[in-house]
This record gives sequence, structure tokens and C-alpha cells, in this order.
Amino acid sequence: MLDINFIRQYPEEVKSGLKRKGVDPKLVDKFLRLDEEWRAKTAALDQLKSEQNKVSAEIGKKKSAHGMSQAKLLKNRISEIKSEYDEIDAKRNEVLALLPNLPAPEVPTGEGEKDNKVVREVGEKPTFDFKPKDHLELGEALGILDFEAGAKVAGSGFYYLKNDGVLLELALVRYALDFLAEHGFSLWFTPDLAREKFYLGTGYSPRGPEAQTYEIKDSDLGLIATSEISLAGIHSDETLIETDLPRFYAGYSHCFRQEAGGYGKYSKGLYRVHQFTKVEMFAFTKPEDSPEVHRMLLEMEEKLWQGLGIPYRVVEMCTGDLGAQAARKFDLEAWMPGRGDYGEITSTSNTTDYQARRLNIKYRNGDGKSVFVHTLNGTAVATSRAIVAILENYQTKQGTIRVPKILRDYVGKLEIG
RNA sequence: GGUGGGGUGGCCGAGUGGUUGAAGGCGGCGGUCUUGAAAACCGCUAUAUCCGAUAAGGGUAUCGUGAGUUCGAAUCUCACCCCCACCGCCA
Repeated sequence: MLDINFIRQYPEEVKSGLKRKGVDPKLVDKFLRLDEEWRAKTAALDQLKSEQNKVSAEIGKKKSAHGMSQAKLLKNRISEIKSEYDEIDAKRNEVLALLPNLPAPEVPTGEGEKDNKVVREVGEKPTFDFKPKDHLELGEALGILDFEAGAKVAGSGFYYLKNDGVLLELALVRYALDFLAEHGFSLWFTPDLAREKFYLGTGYSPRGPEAQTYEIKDSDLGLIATSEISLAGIHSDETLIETDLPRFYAGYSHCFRQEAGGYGKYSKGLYRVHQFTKVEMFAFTKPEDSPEVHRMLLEMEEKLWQGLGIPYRVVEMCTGDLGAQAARKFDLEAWMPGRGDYGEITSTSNTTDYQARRLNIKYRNGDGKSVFVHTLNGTAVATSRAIVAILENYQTKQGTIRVPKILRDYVGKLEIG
């Protein structure tokens, strides 16, 4: 959620931010009109309540027929104005929710994926003296991946990991957690379910046509799409201590996504699935620290993936590809020989105070004023896509998989095959 | 899952319909006293929002959350959330 005072004070800046994100800037005018009405109604309502408080106090001292009839009139009037106020308040909040976070000034302007900027390419793409297979073919042949059984039991887009597939996933998780713990992150296993208000607070809206999340019937719980949700929620409605910032959390969870309509060559196999395991990084910072912390999260991601020996490139999202929450976002895309192209494996966002404002997470600064923190998130390892990248990059002519050096102790073997 | 108890300001803790934003204490800040410190004493000490000049000042809201009864709710009613104790069940 954007700062209402900022919108009032700098509507042109907000509009140009929306334009850059490809959102209709007229929303700002719409909001300001509703805000104007809202303020008028608030004033009217407060005025009436003030009178009511006075009259009631009088009655408390001394009952009188005149006072009572006056009070009853006021009561009716207040309920009329209150319902008008409620209506405007709801509309105003609706429009406010449609306003995305503003892009940081240095973000390249663009409409979508095609305008994203490749920042750098790192690592050597492997060369094969045979036609490399894709991870699905490799994984099923090796008996470490079973989509057929997944489809039978849970439906299309679900899968089983088996034997060395299990060891590989656990190795990836442990590798990421060890690495992050070494770098000052506290480790968290989070709930895989969360209340609806946390989806709303983190931009994974559970309702409506774009629904991405699974909901639990007859409850306000849903399966989380990322532990960003459960990690951000930890400190909702809290005021953090300044000297405790920045705080770095590493969260492990399963992630569940409906991914409606997302099939095709590029979403084959493990690349796009309804359930996967992820180690996520999350940070709470002072506003002035967030750009630096964002750089650091990106660095963590790069080191993790360099450690795995996977060639990747860093891509900065253009304004049109930031989504509602992010002011700035970088993806890591791994080279995937099976498709002969790069595929997204991590994503790190600085959501500035957009998320914190909604979740009401503050800290008290040196002047004793409480201000909203900045929140940032980044993928350490999403095991499903990591397995895609490893199988495809480390495959041999025989269809076996060399285990990346850094995972060998965790997996307990040199080769899967 | 059952039964019982409970959620009040930074913390503890009063308060069962009428100047209660809320007694008292602790903590914190400022001051008096002191060579200095402690003690003692005095004063101050929530947040959000609206009006206002980014002032002075004022209004409104907030006692787990939401709705309701009432002229008036921390206090009464209902629903929900959470915590504690005991019992049951269970990996």
C-alpha cells in the first residue's frame, strides 16, 4: 500500500510511476477524488460525534426530556452519515489497493519481459558431444522423478521425487540453509498455511480470477505460494527495535501454486509445478538500508548458484515486469541445456515500505518516531528448478548425473545413475 | 475435541453503563536537592486520523478483532481470534 500523504502531496510523481509500470495513471485522480469525499465525510461524522459526546455527558449529569430527544436525533443522523462514510471508505480503500508500489528511479522503463535488462552473465555453459536431454527425460529414466504417479494421486502438475531425487532435494535445502546461517540469517521452518490477510499483505491475492493459491474450505487459510508470506507475517503489527535492524531470515517451506493455464514447452516437467520446496531469504531493514541489503541478497543468490556451478545470468526487471509490490527486482536465470535457453531460478525484490505499510511493521527511529520498515525478499533455492538446472547441466552421455562438487557430501555420492 | 479461566497503555495491575485515554505501581525522560552518585521529592511520559500554516490549538477513534443493544460501552449481548490450566486423543 502506498503512503496516502505522499499521494496527496506528490500526485504527479505517483502518476508517472504508475505510467512506467503500465498502470492507468487516472487511478490517482480517482483516488484523490474519493479521498476528498472521504475527508469531508470524516469531518461531518466527527462533528456529529463530538456533539453526541457533549449531549450524552449532559444527560449523564442530569437527565432531561429535551436532552434525550436531541440525543436520539443525533443518533439517527450519525447512522445515516456513517453508512455514507462506510461506502466511500470502502471505495477509497479499493482504489488504494490497486495502486502498485512505485518503481525505483534507476529501474529501466519497459512494458514486459522483452525489455528486461541482462546485467551480466556468469559461468561457462557446458558443451556436450551429444544431444543433451531435458530434465524430465533424464529424471524419469533415472527413477528419481515420477510425474505419472503425481498426476494419478494429486493431478497434473504434481510429482513424486524418489531415491536420489529425494537426496538431491534435501542436499540443496541443507546447502542453502548452511550457507545462509553462515551469513547471519536466522533459520525458520514456517507454516505452509497462512491466513488470508497475509496474502493480501504480500500481494498474492487469493481471491478473484487470477487466483494463484489454494484455499482451505470453510476457513480463511490458504496454502502459501512462498514463505515470503509467512516470513513477512512474523512481525506484522509490531514495532521493531532499531538496533535489531536489519534482520535477515531464511525460511524453508513448501510452496503451492495453481498456475492456471501455464502449460507449454517452457513449463514442462519440474519447471512449472503446483508444489515445490523453497528456501527463501527475507529482510527487514531501515529505509535507508534497503538498496544495500537488496544488493546483498542478490549477492547471496549469486554465490549460492556459483557454488552449484550453474551458469546463469542476472536480469534486472523493467518497470512493466516488477509486479505490484516491487520497487526493484532482479532475477537469476540459469542456463538450461534441455531447452537451450535460460530459465528463471531466483528472484529478489525490494518492496520498500509497500508491504510493511499493509502489514503494519515499524521501527522506532532515533527521534523516537515510529516509521515503516522496508522489506525485501529473495529466493535462495527453489528445489524444483534447481533440480532442472542440475540435471540438465550435469548430465553425461550415459544419462547419468554428476553431483555438483559442493553437494557431494550432502548427497553422499559422486554420481546419480 | 471437552471443561474451566483469561486477553486493559512499554511492563504489572485497578476498573461491571455516565468528564475513563483509562486509578495505582514499575520503567523511561526532565527538574529540585548533592562535590558527584544514590535516595527522596516535583513534573512529563500511547497510537492513528481529521481540521489548522509542516504552528498554536482543537475534534474523532482506539481497553484482543468485528458486529449489536443504549442518549452514552473497557464495562451488557453475539460471533470470531488468541493465551493459560486440566482432561481426552495423537505423529
